[in-house]
Amino acid sequence: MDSEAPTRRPTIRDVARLAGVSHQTVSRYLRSDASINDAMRKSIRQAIAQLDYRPNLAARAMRNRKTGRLALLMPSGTAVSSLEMLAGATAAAREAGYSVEVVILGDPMESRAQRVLELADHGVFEGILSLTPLPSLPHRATSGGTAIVVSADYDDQMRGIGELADATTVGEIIERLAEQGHRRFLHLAGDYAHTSARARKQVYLETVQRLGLESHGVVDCEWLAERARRAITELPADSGVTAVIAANDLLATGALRGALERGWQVPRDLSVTGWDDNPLGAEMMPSLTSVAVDHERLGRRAVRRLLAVLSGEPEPEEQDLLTQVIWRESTAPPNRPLD
Amino acid sequence: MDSEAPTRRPTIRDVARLAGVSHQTVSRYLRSDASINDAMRKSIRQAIAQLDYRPNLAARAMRNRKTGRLALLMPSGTAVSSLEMLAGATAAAREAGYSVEVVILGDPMESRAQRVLELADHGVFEGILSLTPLPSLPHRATSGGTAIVVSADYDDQMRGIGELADATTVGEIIERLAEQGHRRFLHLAGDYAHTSARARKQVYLETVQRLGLESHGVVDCEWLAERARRAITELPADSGVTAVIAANDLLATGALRGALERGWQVPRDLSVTGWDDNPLGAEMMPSLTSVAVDHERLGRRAVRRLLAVLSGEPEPEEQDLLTQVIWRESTAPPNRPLD
DNA sequence: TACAGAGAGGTGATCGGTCACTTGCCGCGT
DNA sequence: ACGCGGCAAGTGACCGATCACCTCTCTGTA
Repeated sequence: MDSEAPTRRPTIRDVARLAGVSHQTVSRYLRSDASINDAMRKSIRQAIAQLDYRPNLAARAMRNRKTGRLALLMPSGTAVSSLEMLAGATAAAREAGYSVEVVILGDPMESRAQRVLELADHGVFEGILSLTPLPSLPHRATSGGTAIVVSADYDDQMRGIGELADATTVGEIIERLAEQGHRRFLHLAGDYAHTSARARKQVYLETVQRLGLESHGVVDCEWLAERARRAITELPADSGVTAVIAANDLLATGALRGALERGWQVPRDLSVTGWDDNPLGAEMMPSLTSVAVDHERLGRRAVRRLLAVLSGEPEPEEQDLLTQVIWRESTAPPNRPLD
Repeated sequence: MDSEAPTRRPTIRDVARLAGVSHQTVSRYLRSDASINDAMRKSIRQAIAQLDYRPNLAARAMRNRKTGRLALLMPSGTAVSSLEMLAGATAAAREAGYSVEVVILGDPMESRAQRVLELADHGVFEGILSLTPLPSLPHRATSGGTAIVVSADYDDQMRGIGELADATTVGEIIERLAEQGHRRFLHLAGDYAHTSARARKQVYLETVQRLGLESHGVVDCEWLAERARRAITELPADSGVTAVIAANDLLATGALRGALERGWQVPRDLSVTGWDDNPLGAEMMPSLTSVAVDHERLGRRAVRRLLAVLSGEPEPEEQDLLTQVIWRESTAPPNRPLD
């Protein structure tokens, strides 16, 4: 034989010998093939326990041409909620018997699609789930036998937009504020390269129109707090705006700062809403009304979509809302006379 | 090129046949064995390109008994900086030819070690890197041939403490504030279950003593902003505290709120510092002095340690500081008379 | 001329499972 | 008695790489 140092793990044949059966029978046992005698089943089980046998997944993968591995592509920037999505995704994959490998994609957009096709051709992964947009790649594709699902529901900041579904929450916010008496709004938009920014802007405009309200306008802030601050400080004194819908908490915070600089009190003189439910927002003065997103379930959902594609089933249509408005101090009925 | 359905991928032997050599020569070529004639090398290269051949990693893994896979264990909670660490870790692993699989560990501490040993016995992973503490598991271990490195430098909130090294930044903060004239401090501590909370408290106490300053005390806030707020509102009027060192940005925000409720202005009446450099902190009013940690490099470093263990080398001793204080509006020389 | 030694390349075994096919046994209908 | 079908279990090939070992050729030296 060979040197004893690395104690070779027992194989299916070792188990078979000990149990007094053929290796094939052990294989059948492992794959829980029904046609095995109970007595045999028992002795195999004992042999396995005695040898502390564990199947060699590499060998199995080779023969089966199945790796049980999924690749999960994530954007490189800091996205607060990514870990939650990751947790949801790995949990869902795990439950389905897959393991998840994380690949962080760098910034140059062009090289991304390239890298993805490499990964696909690589052949190691049965499926690839991208949580970040991939230009020039369809929503759902297959390359060299590997399924690729681009979950365009999420952009680089991990803000979900599920077919615009969750951006509808913007509508919910505006409706509530309108009920409280707000009539004239301002939207601080994010970077339009992000689907979520576009979606929120769109729903903002639609809702204002649908409810017969007024919009002072939309300011392109590109996720920059400074822009949001200036948008407020440069607001004409007679603009009549009483509520600001910011595309995320950072812009909302900038807006708060702008208001304070003008001597306005929030929410008395201006209501402000954010998005993301940043933990700090809950403690700020005033605390920030925001939108909490259930990223864990978004992650699960994305994996389920990929698994559906893998098994050839139609993609599940789950559209329950995973967002929730958290009302806090930064919003209230308008007190400033509408003059 | 290929069009029919399951087009079996070309193997090393297909390449060999096309190039007119033996399969072994191709294998040598793939492993860049030196002893190959240039002419052959060229025809093999051509054959590979023509067939679009790609080595089957499962087969290679089986023969080599090497999987090239590492497991990365992460805590389940939301940790803002985790994705950066993950990015650093995957990048470092990738550069060394490994792929990284993410495993999210649930909360029950007891079951964690259990799960880890399962993963190790599983045999799929060559190494396991835990970014979360594992009770009853040594800092560095080996089980069934798989190396396990517990990077206890990071706790469940992903706050680095590298042998307390980065907590020394607390000392840096206090020194600077002392230079500005602060004499009496207060520390708002996090949950002591977290190494980082303990480390920051310890360095706080040491530094105050070392510099001959005064501490009004340490308040156990357990990462709860409400506790931090109350710590400030309940501060005796004559406490003489002019600077608050909070263990993270959330506690710092709570402290700010407490100060405002008392009618104190920050930083005129009280200086406050945080930790984590939450993006919102930079935009708050006042903006928050905080500590930025280079999580990306922390991730790389952790993987390097694991790889060192795998290859039997001594662990590298890298101790350059990966933290940096970001001074903002919430800190300034004390203006309140010390009376 | 003979022979050793190095370098290039080939042959077959092997890793640890699963698949395809075969064998042995039993029961049942004719 | 015979044949057939169904079920449990065994035999050997196979997945696609790499390793160990062998062969052949060329060169240099005694």
